[in-house]
Amino acid sequence: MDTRERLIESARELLWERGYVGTSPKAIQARSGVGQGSMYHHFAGKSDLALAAIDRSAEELRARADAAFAGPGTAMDRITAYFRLEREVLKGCPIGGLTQDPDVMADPRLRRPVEETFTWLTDRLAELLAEASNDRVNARATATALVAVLQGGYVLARAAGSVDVHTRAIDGALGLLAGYVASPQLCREGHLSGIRRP
Amino acid sequence: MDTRERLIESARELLWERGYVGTSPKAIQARSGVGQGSMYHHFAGKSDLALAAIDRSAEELRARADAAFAGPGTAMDRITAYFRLEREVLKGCPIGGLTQDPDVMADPRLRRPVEETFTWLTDRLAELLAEASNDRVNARATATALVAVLQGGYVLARAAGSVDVHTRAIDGALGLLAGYVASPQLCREGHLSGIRRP
DNA sequence: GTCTATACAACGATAGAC
DNA sequence: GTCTATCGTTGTATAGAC
Repeated sequence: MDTRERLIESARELLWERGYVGTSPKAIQARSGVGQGSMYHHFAGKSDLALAAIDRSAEELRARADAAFAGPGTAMDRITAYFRLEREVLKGCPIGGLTQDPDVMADPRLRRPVEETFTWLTDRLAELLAEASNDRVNARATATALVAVLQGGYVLARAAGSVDVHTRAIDGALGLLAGYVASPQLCREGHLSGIRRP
Repeated sequence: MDTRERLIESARELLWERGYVGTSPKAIQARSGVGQGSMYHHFAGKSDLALAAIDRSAEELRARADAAFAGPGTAMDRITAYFRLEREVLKGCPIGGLTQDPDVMADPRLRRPVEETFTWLTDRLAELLAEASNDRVNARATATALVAVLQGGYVLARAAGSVDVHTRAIDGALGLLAGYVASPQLCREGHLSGIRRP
């Protein structure tokens, strides 16, 4: 692996483990075994290297999701397959975690891949949901809720220090989803009556 | 407001905005208008002050949730009321956001209030769900999924730079939930058949 | 209790030799 | 391309006077 590559991979690991604010150029150099001078030769600075790292992590996430979405079976099978993918739950989501980083959110270049990843993922899931439930109307909101369960699952699992919580969140979501797919109408009526109530 | 109080409140704001790693004692002093010496007189150091701040934020979150849970109407009404509470979505969850902070997760004293808050919230919600659906079996997983939607909603909203995404996630979740409450059996059967499939 | 002074490492980057 | 030296700033305190 060449120097540039090692820097990107080390930066990815550190961004995942400690976030952007918590990661220093020095730490990246130490982990990659690349010297100060080399790093600044290949990248203009911390944020430049971080961008390369974030871009790659985003690409990886998309590729994994795409593989699950393109798998065999019904739309619901493929949604389920995506949710059941193995994840390093206690490390958190390498992309979602960045939303908590003030310096990432403040820099449009760093934030963009994060934003695009979730837009893409939600849209893709909404298509599959529309197919699974024959209900175009609620697909977008339902897809958003599902992606949120995944992201929130990381938060709860890290808080609890236990992978199980993430699993449980997904189980709960898939349970709700099964009812929805069996009868989207029921959810819709129930929801509307709930909205009217207050 | 006395000195100690101002320090805690400033620390709370900064922890919320920039996280623990991103917040320096100096920044807390600047925001609170309290001098270096005073701060170290009232608190042993950064983590000690942060603990006081986190404890208070956790208590506040609980109090708000409790107020919604103790409101009028059916169990489902009270769950809905909790989900419809006003939130500073783009700032993220003052407690959930801390799970992304490596130095908070690494320190048991700082992590504890975060863990306890989510355990408490999930349990409370599970009780209400059991009441609303007459289904004790899935209440825990469903409650976990719901709390995850809330937390993940913050993540997605911050990524998108838009409050709407959080609202949409909640709408999606409440829609799914309405179907579940109307027919818990349907969700359960559907879910089990989904689990069997792969 | 609060202030100022001091300390010493780490941060993020630049300079210039090789 | 990589190395070492250097730089000015901030982080996280401690010391001691008032």
